[in-house]
Amino acid sequence: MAQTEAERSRDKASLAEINPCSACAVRTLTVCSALEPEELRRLADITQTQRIESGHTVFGEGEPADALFNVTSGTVKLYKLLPDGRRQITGFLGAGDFVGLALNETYAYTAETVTATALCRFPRRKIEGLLDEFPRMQRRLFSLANNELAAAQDQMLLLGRKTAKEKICSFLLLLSQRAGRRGHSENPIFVPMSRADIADYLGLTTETVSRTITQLKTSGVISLMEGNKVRLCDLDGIYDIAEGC
Amino acid sequence: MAQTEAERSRDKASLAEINPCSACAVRTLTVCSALEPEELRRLADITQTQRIESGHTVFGEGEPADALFNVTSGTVKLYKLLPDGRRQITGFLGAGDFVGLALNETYAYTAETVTATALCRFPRRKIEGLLDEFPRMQRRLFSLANNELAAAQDQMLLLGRKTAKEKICSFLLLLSQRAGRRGHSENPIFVPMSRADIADYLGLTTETVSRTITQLKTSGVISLMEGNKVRLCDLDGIYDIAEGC
DNA sequence: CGATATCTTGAGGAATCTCAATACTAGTGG
DNA sequence: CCACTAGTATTGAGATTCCTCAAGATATCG
Repeated sequence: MAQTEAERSRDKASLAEINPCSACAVRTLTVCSALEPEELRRLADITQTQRIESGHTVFGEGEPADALFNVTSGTVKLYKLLPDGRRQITGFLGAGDFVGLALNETYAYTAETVTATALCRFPRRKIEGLLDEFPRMQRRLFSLANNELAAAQDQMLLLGRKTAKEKICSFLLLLSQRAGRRGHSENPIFVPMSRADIADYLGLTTETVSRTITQLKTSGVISLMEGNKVRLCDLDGIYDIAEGC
Repeated sequence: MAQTEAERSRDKASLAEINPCSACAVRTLTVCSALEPEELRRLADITQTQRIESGHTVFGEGEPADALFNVTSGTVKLYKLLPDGRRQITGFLGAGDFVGLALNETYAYTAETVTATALCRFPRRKIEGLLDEFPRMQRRLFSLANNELAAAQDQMLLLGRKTAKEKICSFLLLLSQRAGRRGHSENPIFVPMSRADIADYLGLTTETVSRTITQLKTSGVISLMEGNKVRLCDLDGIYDIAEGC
């Protein structure tokens, strides 16, 4: 029995060694879903895995774009800076998300870890070769790019036209929906990012984020819990606020 | 002589009839560049051309996404609305631009003409078939989606972190660069959109757009000309303002 | 040339920002 | 285990940008 388990464990480990991608926990979420075993094997051949502590840079804006990444755990933020230091976070990425779309010669933004993060790293040249070889992969990546684009358009509406309260509620709903998609808790949601990060994502200041959260807390639609968790007490109310109803 | 010209004209017309795409003036700008004659012919087979007057809707947010479009002349705006009517324009498209990226079941935004516009219409099912058949086309479309994504990220930085003056200057530079790419005048630039459209693109009000333009005019960095043209008198100055220097 | 829409300008107000002080939290070392 | 520190979050007061409302000027179109 103990032996069986040890064997099973060894088999899994050796399988992972031969093809870590086939044992990947987030495969269904990402570009790697819908790949055939052969494609997956080829992808595994070019994949390097990487662990990064929180608060570290994965790559910087303007650096040569040598690689793409897939987040397998943790949270990463992407941001652009103005010369005087004003910052706009263009997205938070979690397990299954792809980093490096907008494949250009240089990275158009900085990627920095919000929590400890595990990544798969794909050298760019090699993955471009695979894309030519496997249209299915390209198709999948194109589809991801389209989703990103739709999300970016939603974010433009938020940044250009929503009030602080609407922005915060939209943000909480986004986190909730994404947690659901990953099989995590949708309702007490885990919010790993700082007020400053939230502010730079929503086009606000930390003070306004803090005040608005206090206001939502006071009016009873959310409550703050231990460990950076937020309970969405009145989901319908939050939804109405987010949409400006 | 007159005969020769008539002949030439007739030949061109008949060529266009056989394969309008190969005679297309904006082909080099768009997804249709880098296609082989065979691919171009197949694309032409599924293409319908369409002319729309200014101020008309090409498609509406939420409608089934039956087709993609390529703008061949004129300007189109894409926008999303909040329930109370607040509007965010997510992009202005011109000759060579592709409409309908973010290929989902329904359109995520409304597309409306700003000026009289000519479009190529590609039924969605048919173009999806072509994409499977011709990886080159898919590659090209993927690359366009990536450019859009990079532009969307720039726009998020603008909406979230730039002042009204910086927004207007960024917008003028964007128009200038795009005009240049299309072989139009980069310096007295043609600005076909209304103040309200500019406002909804930049996350401002018409009044603020108007005031800011007046201010730029008064300080001598731009001047307004006949026919909705704007001269960028101090290009370096405009660039510095746009980047917040 | 009149009607209508668009643009500009003004005055006052509101949302959000800035600056500043205080409270909280988590990690560190005694 | 507690005190200390550094970072982060909250709260307050005042300033500022931009918005709202309103009126007048200009442009557009039949």
